Amino acid sequence: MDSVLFRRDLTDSHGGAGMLRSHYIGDLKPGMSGEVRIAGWVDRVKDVGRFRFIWLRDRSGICQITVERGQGDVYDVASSLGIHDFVAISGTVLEKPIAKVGVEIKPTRITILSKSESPLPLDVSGLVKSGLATRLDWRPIDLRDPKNMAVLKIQAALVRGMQKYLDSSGFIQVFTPCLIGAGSEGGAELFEVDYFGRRAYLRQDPQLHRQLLMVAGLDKIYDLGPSWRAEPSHTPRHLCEYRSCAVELSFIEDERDVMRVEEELVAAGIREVIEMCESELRLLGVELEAPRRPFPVLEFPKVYEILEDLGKKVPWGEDLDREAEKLLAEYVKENHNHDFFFVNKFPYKVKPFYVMREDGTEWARSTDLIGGGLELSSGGQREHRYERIVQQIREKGLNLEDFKWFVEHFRYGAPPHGGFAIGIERLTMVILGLENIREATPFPRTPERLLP
RNA sequence: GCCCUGGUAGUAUAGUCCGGUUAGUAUACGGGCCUGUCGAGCCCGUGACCCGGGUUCAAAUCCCGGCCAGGGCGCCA
Repeated sequence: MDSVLFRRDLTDSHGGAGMLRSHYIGDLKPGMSGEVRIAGWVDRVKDVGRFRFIWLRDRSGICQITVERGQGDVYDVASSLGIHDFVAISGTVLEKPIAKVGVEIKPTRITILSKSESPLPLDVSGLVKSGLATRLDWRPIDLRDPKNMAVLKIQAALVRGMQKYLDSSGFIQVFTPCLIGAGSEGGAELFEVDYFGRRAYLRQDPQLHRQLLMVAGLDKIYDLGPSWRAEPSHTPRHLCEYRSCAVELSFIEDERDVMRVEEELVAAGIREVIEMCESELRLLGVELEAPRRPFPVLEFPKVYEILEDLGKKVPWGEDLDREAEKLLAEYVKENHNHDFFFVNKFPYKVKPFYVMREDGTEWARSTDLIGGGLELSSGGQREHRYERIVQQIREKGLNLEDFKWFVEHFRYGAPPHGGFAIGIERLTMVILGLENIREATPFPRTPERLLP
């Protein structure tokens, strides 16, 4: 199946009068009767002998327009076309197996609606790949490349699949605030905003507000939205602004209920991509498989032993570093043949105050999802008992006053609950094997880049 | 926040160590040839040393600062 949703949801069947086109280019089939009208960007022009070939592209595909010398005005207009001009064309669809692009159009009229200057400021031939910086400076043109656009189409399907799963499983979509009055953990890495003369911040995670909605009794929710990190990270896997699919659910037995939802969510997103984005995946040369469930789970303190066997010494009670993360991913791939896995029972001392501690131990019911060797989410069971939360805030050396707005609500009956937030761009990056997360978002925000 | 590497035509690069010819190549772009191109091919042409300061007879090249880019670590999604 081709990527129907990307076309038919907008097919111009609703009239046509006044619309520039009667068809998406990708929907053209040999043998279509009568005249079709298409519009798009000139992808390529080539003169050979008495022919002038023009490739026309819209988001659905590419077709070839062939004009012969002697076609009068049409040939003249065709001769003046340049790369990336935006044009509307009327013509008939011919069956020409000789045209590798697919179908061929014999035009009766060509109208130039917008000329493109040339040469373009980045490579569009595909022969001399422009650097990422140049591409991002000229992102709208960069995204005209079907491969680059495919990433965004796939991401849309991924999120849609996840939403379908959540909606059909009784999760309620909510929108929690992006502007907050205080961080979730003290917050050195928050962007500050002037809020009518008061200090406000862009959220780094919708975490605490989701928990308050559990206190409210919404029971199962998700929040799809942006988060910001003011960390000046220069890596291929960090953005200062990213989106997450943040899920929270109550009435759980323990953190394992959370992990079950999370792995189903990821699998559902990937299944949607496989089903709906066959041509986009082919374009990117990605062979995607729905991950087997359940995902493998590694638990602390066993993780230390595994790492030591792999020749990596992580001191007892310490967090995983980047190398450890990658080693564990290799270990899981080798022993479980899986690209995704959970790490559970992180040391309590390296996790924030709101996590639930496993009774009488130094471990927390705190889980990370790792995919493709990269941390995709953090989550687990949260502490829902008022006294414990207060105690843990003290243990972490935080100022209780700063968290009163959150904690006080737990004095009036809170259900056991847990959740997680999956980074959308990171998940996209991992399933497509992208080298840089900036390719997984149309207009990335990094420490130096704020435009376009 | 720390560390490493880089910035040369529209794009992507060679040249930089070891200062000194007309700054080379590919691609894009413009012109020409070619009776079906599809990374077509062939010929001709236009076009560049990030910014500021310093050293020197002389700087793309060496030194300092800035800005930007890519990456590693930290932190995280």
